Amino acid sequence: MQNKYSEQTRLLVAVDCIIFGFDNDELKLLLIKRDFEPERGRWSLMGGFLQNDENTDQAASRVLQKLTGLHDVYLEQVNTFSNPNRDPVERTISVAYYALINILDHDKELIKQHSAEWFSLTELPNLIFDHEAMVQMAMHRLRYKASVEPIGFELLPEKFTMRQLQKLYEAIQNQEIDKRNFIKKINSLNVLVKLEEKDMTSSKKGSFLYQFDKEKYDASKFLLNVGTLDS
Amino acid sequence: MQNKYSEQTRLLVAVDCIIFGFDNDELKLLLIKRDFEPERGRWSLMGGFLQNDENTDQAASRVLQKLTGLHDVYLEQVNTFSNPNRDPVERTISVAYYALINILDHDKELIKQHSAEWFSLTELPNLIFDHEAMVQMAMHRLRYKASVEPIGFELLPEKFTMRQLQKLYEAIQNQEIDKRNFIKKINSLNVLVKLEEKDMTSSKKGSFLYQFDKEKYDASKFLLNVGTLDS
DNA sequence: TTTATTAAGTGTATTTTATACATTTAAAGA
DNA sequence: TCTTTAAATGTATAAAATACACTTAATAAA
Repeated sequence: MQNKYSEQTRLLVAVDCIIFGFDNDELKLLLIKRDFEPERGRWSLMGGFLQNDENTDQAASRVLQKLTGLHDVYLEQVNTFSNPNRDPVERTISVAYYALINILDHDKELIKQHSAEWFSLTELPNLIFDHEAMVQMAMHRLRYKASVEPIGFELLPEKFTMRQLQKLYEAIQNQEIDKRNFIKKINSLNVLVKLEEKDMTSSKKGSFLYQFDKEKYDASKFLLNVGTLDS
Repeated sequence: MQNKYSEQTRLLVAVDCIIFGFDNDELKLLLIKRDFEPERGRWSLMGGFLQNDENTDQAASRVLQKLTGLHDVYLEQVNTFSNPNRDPVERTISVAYYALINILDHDKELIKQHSAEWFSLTELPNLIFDHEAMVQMAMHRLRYKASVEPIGFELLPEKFTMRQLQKLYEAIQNQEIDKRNFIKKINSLNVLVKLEEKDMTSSKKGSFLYQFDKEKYDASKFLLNVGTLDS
């Protein structure tokens, strides 16, 4: 930082949140319909300006809570976007974060207030500014992260079936996985506890529910390199 | 971004560069000794404020060129640091980038002007502000990147020996690699061209020099998962 | 000219991990 | 009791990672 502080331009700094949820075997994004200028009426990521007493992690957390009512959510910084004209009103740089939430947990009332909606990743509307680039990058980071840590569980309810977990990974990696190989791999990670309980909604036979073993889960660092193919 | 623009605080935005070089079988960082306030006389990353007509990628590139004289350098955004008190003079958020340069290429004169020096990663001095956290994060990213793309070549001279390449990877991963397995792996990637020429400085026998095949190199996406152990 | 020294160069066997693939089972509903 | 549906399960093959030690080329010293 070679130049004197006093001569420099000050800028607006914002955060934007790419909010991932998983529902109906699909990855989804929570988007808001802007009821304010600029770009009123168009779809965008939820965002907010950085405040004086917080860092961007905290800002992202606050913004997320404002929309979903949730705290202690998994959040990870993705990238900072800074093209001079990315915001037409005034130069604003934005730090993008992605969040993973259990789609059933959020506060429906708040969502309604913000005219927010869940969109399937495969059917996203056009987004304002550079928000589509943000989503792209978040998706890449999520893919990477899910291959290195058992991050995916953040997106599932507390109890879930093997098939749900598999579908989640399939959605994240955007490829089909053989179910026998998947189960083999997951079991070798030793982060799941099989419950007595069954989920009876998906089939007549019912399928066993699992929880993750919090301690092992937190400790684990793994490479989930689930291959191609088959059902 | 729900709040009106006009009510928001504007902030200083800077970039800081973690500049990696490779020399003498070691990874090194180029640091500057500050001859300006605050923290005059202490070691820090090279940085600079974001200007009106550039994005942070361009700012990092400019800052890097100012210190090294180099352009078209490999640069990658690492993370944005934003704690309210990270800069004691005035709130400044900083976007950290890491750069990979061939340590022989830089402009010695410019380095001298900035009182900059190369430090072995294992013997870094204390750094100002949150610069040590920046270095840590850059190191992690470099490790990851090097395992996924043949990024390491950016740090070597145009012609290099297998052993140099191996030492580079050992420095990045901070672990020893078996040389036979390493060569096997590298050859399977098919990004190198073996030259007739030998480097005679390292041994009596001399060792063959290699170049990378630019096209194959650019095209390749690989997982270099070089194991543990041995000489 | 012989011998010693030094790092370069090379190949194989073993283990681990990833992949491909099909049948049986449990429960409900007809 | 028969049909339907998704759940559950195991093995053989292929690919990748790992462990490991001797020979070679050149120079320098005796």
